[in-house]
Amino acid sequence: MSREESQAQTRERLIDTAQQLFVANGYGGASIRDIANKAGYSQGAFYSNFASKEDVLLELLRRHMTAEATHLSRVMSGDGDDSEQIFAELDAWASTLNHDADWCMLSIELQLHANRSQTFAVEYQKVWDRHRSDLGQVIGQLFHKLGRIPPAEPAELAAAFMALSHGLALQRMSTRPDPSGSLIMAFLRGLIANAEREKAG
Amino acid sequence: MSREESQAQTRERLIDTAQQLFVANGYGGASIRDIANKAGYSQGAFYSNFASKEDVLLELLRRHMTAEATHLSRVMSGDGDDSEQIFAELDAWASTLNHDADWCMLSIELQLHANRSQTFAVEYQKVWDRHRSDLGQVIGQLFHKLGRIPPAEPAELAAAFMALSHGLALQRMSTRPDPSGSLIMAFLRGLIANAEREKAG
Amino acid sequence: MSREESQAQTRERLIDTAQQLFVANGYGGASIRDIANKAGYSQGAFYSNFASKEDVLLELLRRHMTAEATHLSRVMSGDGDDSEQIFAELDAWASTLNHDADWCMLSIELQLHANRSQTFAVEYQKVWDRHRSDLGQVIGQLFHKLGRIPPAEPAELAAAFMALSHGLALQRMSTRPDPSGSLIMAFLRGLIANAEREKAG
Amino acid sequence: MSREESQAQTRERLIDTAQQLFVANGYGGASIRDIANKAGYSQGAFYSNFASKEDVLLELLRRHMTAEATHLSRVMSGDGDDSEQIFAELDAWASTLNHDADWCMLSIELQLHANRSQTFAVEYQKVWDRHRSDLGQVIGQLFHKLGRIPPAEPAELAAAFMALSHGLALQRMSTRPDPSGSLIMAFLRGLIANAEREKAG
DNA sequence: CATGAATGAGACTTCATTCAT
DNA sequence: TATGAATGAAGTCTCATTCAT
Repeated sequence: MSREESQAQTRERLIDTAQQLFVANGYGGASIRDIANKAGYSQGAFYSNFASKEDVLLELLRRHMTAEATHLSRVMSGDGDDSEQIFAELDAWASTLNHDADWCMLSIELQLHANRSQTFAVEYQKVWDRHRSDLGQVIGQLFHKLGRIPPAEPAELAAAFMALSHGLALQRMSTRPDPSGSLIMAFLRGLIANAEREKAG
Repeated sequence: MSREESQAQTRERLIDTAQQLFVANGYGGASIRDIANKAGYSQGAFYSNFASKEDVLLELLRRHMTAEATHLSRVMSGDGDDSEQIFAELDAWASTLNHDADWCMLSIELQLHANRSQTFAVEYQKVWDRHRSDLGQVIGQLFHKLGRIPPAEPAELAAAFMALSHGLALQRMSTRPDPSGSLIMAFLRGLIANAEREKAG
Repeated sequence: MSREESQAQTRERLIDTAQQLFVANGYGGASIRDIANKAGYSQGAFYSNFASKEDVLLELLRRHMTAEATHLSRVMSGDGDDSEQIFAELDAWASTLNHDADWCMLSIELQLHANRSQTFAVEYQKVWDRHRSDLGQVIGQLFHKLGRIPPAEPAELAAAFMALSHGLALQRMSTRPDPSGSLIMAFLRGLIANAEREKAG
Repeated sequence: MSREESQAQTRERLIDTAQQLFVANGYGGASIRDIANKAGYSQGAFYSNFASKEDVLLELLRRHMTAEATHLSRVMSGDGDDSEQIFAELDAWASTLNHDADWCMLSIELQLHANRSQTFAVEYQKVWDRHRSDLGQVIGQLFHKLGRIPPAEPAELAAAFMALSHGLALQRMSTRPDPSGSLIMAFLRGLIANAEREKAG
């Protein structure tokens, strides 16, 4: 294995392990010693790859961002105007949320840490605003395709859906898995059913 | 002040301060020294009143439970069958959620700690199940009064609303306050509007 | 032993040990782990008594100050005008310097740390200025009693004598002990012999 | 640039940077990473040029030695017997001391490290003894030219002047620059004025 | 009941040094 | 020669908890 590949592997393993432990024990509860050891390296190796503990969290934030952007662009790519087709796509999306409790827990850790670290908050806010407005656009399009007026700012609805998804992830850790995906869809369908119709123009 | 009153006061102040710091810094981020000092006592005083750090959290859990039960019983006490009156009561409830970000954050800390401590999880589960089923009952009643069939188990809907409320609280810490109460109501109204009607019996 | 005495003893032992290790290994080279262990306590005990590593150094600075003030007041108390008596007192003083290489090395560590820590420098400057002017006064009086005019500001001469004493201490650590006390007196006598006479008034 | 020149340049830059950082932060406070980075190289480059951290210090010691020898030989080269001419040369020498606080601080670091490292002490002792005796010779000659008997072993007087110069450098770091050169001369003049005359032979 | 000094474990981080490239 | 990732030891400091007073 070339040197660069080897380095990349080290970094990758540390990031993966960090994510696992942040999810399992929280940001504060995961120690660098544990991360490094579980990944099979020394603590020094960690600091060769990251400036600080917060720095890995930032890296995870970046990946989170990228992954969600990919997710969303896939959802937004559907061109059909048929309402059933749209709902089918959303169903697919919601059910992935269901399988991604880890991402959700990570999201919660990111949010909690942003509440406590000034330096981190700055980076976090960028990602958050971006994602909120992206998801808001999807929701806006959805309502429009179905000829309905959203009952609130699309971005706010987006935030609410993320909140719902995070809150459910929090519950899922401690209790039996529940059908968060289908719950989210139920909320969404209800929202739409209750929405005023656009004026035919 | 009698000796008993004095003791009770000590305990009370420690609990209050603990809550503040758990909310602000998280369970792991709040140290017993800080809690005791901020409350105006020594660390020893803390251990005269609580067996361990987790023990205060348990006390907070009990209060949380009591407070929410009170909350709910007030909501459930409305006897009117008029749908607008029911929604008015729910509105009142939802808007208190809005003003209670601290309770929500505490709830999140409780949930997080339950995910990590076996001993705590046991106690937590009791409270959680109780509250979930109570709130489920309210929701079930609500649908029934309005002649609708809930789109999922009432208890699951209850969990979803709590999830939503917690997720929104998490967001509220770091970003500008948003109208969580009204968002929750929008979801609820949508759910109802979309629900199948009960068969007239 | 009463509790207070016990605490005072702990503190005292930590301070003494810290001084020994600062002198032997330098401020940077003496670890808190070593200080605590050598004194027979845990690291935590150190932090129960001092806010930080720098804090012990400050305590040592305070003691240094007190010790030197005592020293000087003893030298200044001599009222005799007889030049031989005065020189005898100075001889006594200079020879104590000779036996106090530890204090001198500590003084050097204090000076070095003041060069590197902003917070420490502030405290150090106070002590330094005070001592410099006190010793300057002694030197001024000496010249006056002998009817001579000092060849430079007395405070500057004082600083020079301290510099000489510190520099000699630095040498003494690595090489065989040499008669610093007598050297200092040789310099002083020379300075006086070469000084212009005061105008007879 | 040829390869050899390039290597020499690397080495030179590392040595210069090491000196700067040793003076500024002390031997213990200067890290190899910082030295290498500030010089524009990697840590590996450092270890391609020096066997260890102590090794650079040894190299600095060698340069120190050479520089001081040059210095002294210049002072000793004056053949004049005229006392004013001799003092003029000494004045020139003393005033360079004044401008060379960096060399003095380095000298202090060398001395401190010699106190702590057995291996380094051996090398240091050689340099020190050599320099001490060289400067002693200058001082002996000076007294002789002026027809005076030194009040102590010339080598000891030499050590005392170095001590004075180092002690003053230590002070100069933290306080305002003071006229060390002129102070040193004042001491020297005093010493001479007070010295017994040689018997006319 | 309340105090707070002391403990022992463990947190994050830095460092001199090694070694495959 | 020069690189810099990786090591392992050691650094300062914090914490939940205990216990003599």
